[in-house]
Amino acid sequence: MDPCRAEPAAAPPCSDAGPLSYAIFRLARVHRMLAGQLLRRCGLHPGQELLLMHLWETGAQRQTDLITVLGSDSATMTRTVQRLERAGFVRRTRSEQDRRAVLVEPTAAGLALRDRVERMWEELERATCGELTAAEQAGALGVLERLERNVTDVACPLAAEEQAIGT
Amino acid sequence: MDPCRAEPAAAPPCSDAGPLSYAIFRLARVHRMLAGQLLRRCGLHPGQELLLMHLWETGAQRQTDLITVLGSDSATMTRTVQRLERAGFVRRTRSEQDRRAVLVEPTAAGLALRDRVERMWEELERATCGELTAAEQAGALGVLERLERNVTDVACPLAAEEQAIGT
DNA sequence: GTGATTTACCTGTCCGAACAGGTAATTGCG
DNA sequence: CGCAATTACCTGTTCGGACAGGTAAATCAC
Repeated sequence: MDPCRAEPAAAPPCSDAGPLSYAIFRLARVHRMLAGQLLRRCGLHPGQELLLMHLWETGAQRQTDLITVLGSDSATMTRTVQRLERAGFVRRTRSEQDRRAVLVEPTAAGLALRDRVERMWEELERATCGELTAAEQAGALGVLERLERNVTDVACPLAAEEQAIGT
Repeated sequence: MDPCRAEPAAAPPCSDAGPLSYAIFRLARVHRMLAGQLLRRCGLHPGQELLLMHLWETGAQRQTDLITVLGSDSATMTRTVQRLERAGFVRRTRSEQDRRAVLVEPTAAGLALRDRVERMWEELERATCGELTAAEQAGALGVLERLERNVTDVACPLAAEEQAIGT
């Protein structure tokens, strides 16, 4: 991948068919790539830092709660936590109250990452904002949230409908 | 995954550390999910439709050119094309001029998808725009492109620097 | 023309994301 | 109490995306 190259000479047809959709796709790709570059220096992969940031704030959490807060998938959560455990950043213990549940908790090594990750997250945000004024940043945030609401309003009834079929 | 649920009661810490970055992440996720739902009806996965749309416009292409236009990765392109070939939507032939190169070309089944995919892409764009006026859509597009430029301006020097180290 | 380099593609590996399906532990209803 | 349903988690598989490394073909330099 190399979005650093200038725009392709011939813009792909999707830029005509759905300019906003295509712009979202492009922005997300390059943003994720930058996040990945910055996170690599901490030995993390994109996504893992969100989990750790939440654990730093709240302490031990059940996987189910992590899934809810991070809007993740149960299978993804299982494996992400397993990898962070293997990397030594997280510890898992069986809950005593509910022996189905697993409590996830940062280790000393995980806590030690906090400063670096937070600085990195700030750097990512600084890059994203660029030269935007505070007012422009607020406006951009409003646009992103508006678009998210638009898409969500369509995606969720659609998802519910699909699930109803499977029932 | 279920971003259809209301916002988690406690917003994750990243929404404070980097509101724009977090908003981009969320928007991209739900947008990609909607695209995936719509594409499934065509028997495609997100990403494959971009490749097909380009082939419909231009006809046979070398993989290298597809990588450039779509901003993809050579390994990803190899496997995406292989899957589309296995699905019967694409045909691969060795170039005569340059026997290293592979020409990718839509089959009849691939061409037959065109209408459905284009309608679906329109639906995706309609959902994304929601009730936005034309002027608001143009404004949103400007914001997305501005953010992309901001991120790109930081990500690319950084990528170049990393590559220089490897040299 | 021969050898080094570049180009085009393939494979292996790892990661996040999503879906399907399975197993224990818990809960709730009769 | 006992059985069904739910919940919490795990595993398998497939996909896109990224990185490292490898092979064959073409190109360039001498």
